[in-house]
Amino acid sequence: MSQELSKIYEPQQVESQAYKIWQQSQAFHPDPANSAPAYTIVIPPPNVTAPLHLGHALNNTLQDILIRWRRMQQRNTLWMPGTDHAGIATQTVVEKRILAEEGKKRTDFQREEFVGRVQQWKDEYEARIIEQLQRMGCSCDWERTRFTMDDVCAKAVRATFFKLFQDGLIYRGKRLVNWDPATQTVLADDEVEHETIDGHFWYLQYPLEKPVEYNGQKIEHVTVATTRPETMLGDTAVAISPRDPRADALVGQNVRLPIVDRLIPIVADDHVVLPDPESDDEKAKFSTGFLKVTPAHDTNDWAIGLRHDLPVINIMAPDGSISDKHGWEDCTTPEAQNLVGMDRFEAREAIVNWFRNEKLLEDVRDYAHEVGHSYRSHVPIEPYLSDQWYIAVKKPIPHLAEKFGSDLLPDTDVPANSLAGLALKPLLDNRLKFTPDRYANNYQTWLENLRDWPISRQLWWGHQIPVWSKPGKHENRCEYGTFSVQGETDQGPVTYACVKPGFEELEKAMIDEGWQQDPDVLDTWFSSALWPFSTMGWPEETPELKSFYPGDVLCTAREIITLWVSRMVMMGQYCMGDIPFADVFIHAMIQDGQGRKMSKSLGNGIDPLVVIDSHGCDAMRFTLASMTTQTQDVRMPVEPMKLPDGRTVNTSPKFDIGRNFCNKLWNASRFALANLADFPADPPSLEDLTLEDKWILARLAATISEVTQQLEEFRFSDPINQLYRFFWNELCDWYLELVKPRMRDDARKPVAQYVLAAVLDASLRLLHPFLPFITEGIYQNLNQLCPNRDLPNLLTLGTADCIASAPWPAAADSLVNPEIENQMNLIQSVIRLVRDTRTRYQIAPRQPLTVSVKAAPALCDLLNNQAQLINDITSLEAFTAAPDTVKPDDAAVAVSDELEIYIHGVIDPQAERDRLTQQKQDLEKQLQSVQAKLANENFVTRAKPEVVQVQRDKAQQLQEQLASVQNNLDALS
RNA sequence: GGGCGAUUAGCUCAGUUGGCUAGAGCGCCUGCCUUACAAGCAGGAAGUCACAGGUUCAAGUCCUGUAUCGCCCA
Repeated sequence: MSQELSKIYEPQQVESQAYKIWQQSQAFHPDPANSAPAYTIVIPPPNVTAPLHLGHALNNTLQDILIRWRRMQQRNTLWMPGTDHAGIATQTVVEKRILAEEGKKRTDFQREEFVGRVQQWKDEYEARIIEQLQRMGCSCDWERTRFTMDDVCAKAVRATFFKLFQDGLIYRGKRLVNWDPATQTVLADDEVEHETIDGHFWYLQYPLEKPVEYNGQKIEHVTVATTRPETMLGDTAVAISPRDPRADALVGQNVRLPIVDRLIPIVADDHVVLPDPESDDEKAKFSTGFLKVTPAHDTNDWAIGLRHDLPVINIMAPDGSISDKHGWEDCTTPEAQNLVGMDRFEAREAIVNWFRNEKLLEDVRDYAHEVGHSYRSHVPIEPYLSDQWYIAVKKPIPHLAEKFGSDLLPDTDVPANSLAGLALKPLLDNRLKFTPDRYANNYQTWLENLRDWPISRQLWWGHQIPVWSKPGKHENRCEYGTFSVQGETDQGPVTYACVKPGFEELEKAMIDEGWQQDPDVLDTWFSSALWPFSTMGWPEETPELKSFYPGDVLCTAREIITLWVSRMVMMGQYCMGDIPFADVFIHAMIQDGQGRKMSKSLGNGIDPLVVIDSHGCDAMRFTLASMTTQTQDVRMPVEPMKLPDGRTVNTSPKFDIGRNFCNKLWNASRFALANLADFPADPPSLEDLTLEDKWILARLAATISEVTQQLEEFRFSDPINQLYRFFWNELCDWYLELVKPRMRDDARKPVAQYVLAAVLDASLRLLHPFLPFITEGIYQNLNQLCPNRDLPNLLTLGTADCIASAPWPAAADSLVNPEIENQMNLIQSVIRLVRDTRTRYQIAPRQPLTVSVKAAPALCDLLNNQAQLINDITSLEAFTAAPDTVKPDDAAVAVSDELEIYIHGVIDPQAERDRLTQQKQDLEKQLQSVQAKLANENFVTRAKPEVVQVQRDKAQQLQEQLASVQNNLDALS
């Protein structure tokens, strides 16, 4: 580290040098054999889709704070880094790029070739992300970096899949899935985003096969209301509520479906809402009493179809266009044929027009409703009938009953030994804790209402499903590493065989025998769920697993609770027999100044690297940590900034706060180091510490215990703000100023040097988890100048080559000293009163003044003892304190609650009168409010005695102060 | 529709079991280049704690309701 310290803090140089020191020290690479208690965090692996944004900067800063703090506490600390392949997201961005740059579609490539292209993208972004994390100061164990699709993680995926398959928890099911027609894949429930859409209800008339009589009137048609008219092509019934008075006349009749000419029955079903135009219930308000039933294209209709054994007619191709090739066999009319090939929204329009032209469109009403959209492609989700692999989440797992129990968890249908139960139980048992704890509700509710998890995705980028199938019934070959089940397809019986990892030869042989591997890949969350142990080499019994699993904390954002946290707990329990972490810390989401999400489309995002380049990494971390309170959103005003290269980018004035603090830290340290040049090798006698020495040590001791306690509670804003106040407002504003005269006095210098060095060192250590770079830079200098900074019998810090592995300051409660703090407060108030008077009368800061004080004898002793200190810092030529001081005629007076202070030679009677009159009014107002309280019988008898006493003391003090002010006023007139 | 959060100074936010004359940073005003720091120093002004009820000796804090904004889940 450079000995030459610049006048302003220049982060670039310090940052790169500090990171080199850390990498050389191997401080981030724990040895599993180390006997110290372990502390483990696994990184929420960033997607390789895109570079990191400010949310990542926040997330990783908080993890690094925890990690660095625990490392300094000498825990055997592992922060496991890595990235996530993010199946659908990454495939989509790569497809888009190839289309834009080469005009080619995915299907223009062979699968392997395309995957190779995605792999290139991944390599590029993985490298960028890791570099970004390092620039953010993250102290991850880079030698253990993993990727969710690397060989180690892939093996864990295969092993887990096999285990689930063998336990009968994976099955093939035909279901309505959330289908994304744009990316042509199925999505899990939580990958669907609900948005409010201003749509319509179209009222379509379906003619009855035979008119019926009802209440003397002839009914010739029924009217159904729908928001998705195109699905009518797949209608297989019309439902009516059994409580509808028309039901008796209509149930059992047939309707002739327009366009298609299909005869479909009218059935009675409780799902149908009775019409009521006056109702507040939207459904009743818009209902006609008749519901078109399309089992293949609506989840509610699917259920109705099951109840009434209705045919299921799929009228769409996977791309969302109308098709007669996917299960629609009666597409025979010219009108219907016309629609084939149209996109679903085109078809919607065409069908509405058709009904309008045929005078069968009864009405169109505006209707705002929630529509599910793909979280990835953002197109509306289509409920779509398809074959998928599922994981049974509520099915009991017999061989886990002994360990986890088999009862239903209280008030749920979740068995303790089902996957959902494995995840839920630790929360109920208080072994898994959320901070803030309100998020536990999300987790609990989600697990209680969990449906089976569809895990297959129609993608090329991901872990290909390790199931091979062959038509017909075939033997199980467990002993060779497969486990198979019999299935049934439209083409007849089939055998599905899952192959264990490590049996590549067998896989080849099976392919030769005509087995085919399932072309689909696993949901990305499947591999993410294994992350806390796949990264450590499971299913091998590695030393890492032994030392570092279970981990300690997961630090993430709230939208991840259901997607990821729950599944990690589930799989941790299932594979490892224990939860992957005991604490889940959920941090806020960063919004812009107007409370909007930061997003690419709004252009309101802030690039962390821009902040690091312009303000320094520590400045960014300071600001992010100080914003991290218990709230769920934080706002960061966004402002444009012009870069030297001419580009305009986003930044935020909030980062100035961090930059300013770093600059202050830098300059205070520069001052300290300049004064430590001749640091004595042996500590001087510390018998005669001065008032300010004892005071700053007392404040340091309080800061150590508060900051440590707050970190234990996952508080980030509190400790950094506490440190800010300690360092700036106490150490810099007071201690450094008070110690300056001693630094010029050889006799008094060594003690001051030792105290200063020790306090600075301890401050750097407390700040290090938040501001790793600058503290390392200063610490290196400190180490060179004064290798041993312990204060014998007072403060033992210990030594280390770099601050990253230096011991965290131990509690120093013996230094806490309220008496000293009171004395210091008194000195400070005298100094402030003098300064205040100077400003008020516009006396130059350096003009020497004479000051006298009238106060109680004990206070006078203290003040006279510290007269030199007061003189030095307020440029006085004379200072005296005595109980019987008399105010000189030409003096300005200031009255505090403990003393009167006279600043000689300042004459402005009118200003004095005005000020004292104002003070008198303030005091009277306060006194009134206190006296009102004391006059209240109820307050005196019912409030706690100590609270009453405080008010009594206050009244007394106010009265005395008021009298002083009055006396001085009287003397003026 | 269910759940959660926010509403405190011009702006961004603290305010932990009720005891407050409601704090901080930025911004604003005044004076200072005081040999660590002008990204600084010393002072200062600025708030009906969203609204309406209630509990209590005492409410920014607890309860009920309303409004606005936002998030998560279906």
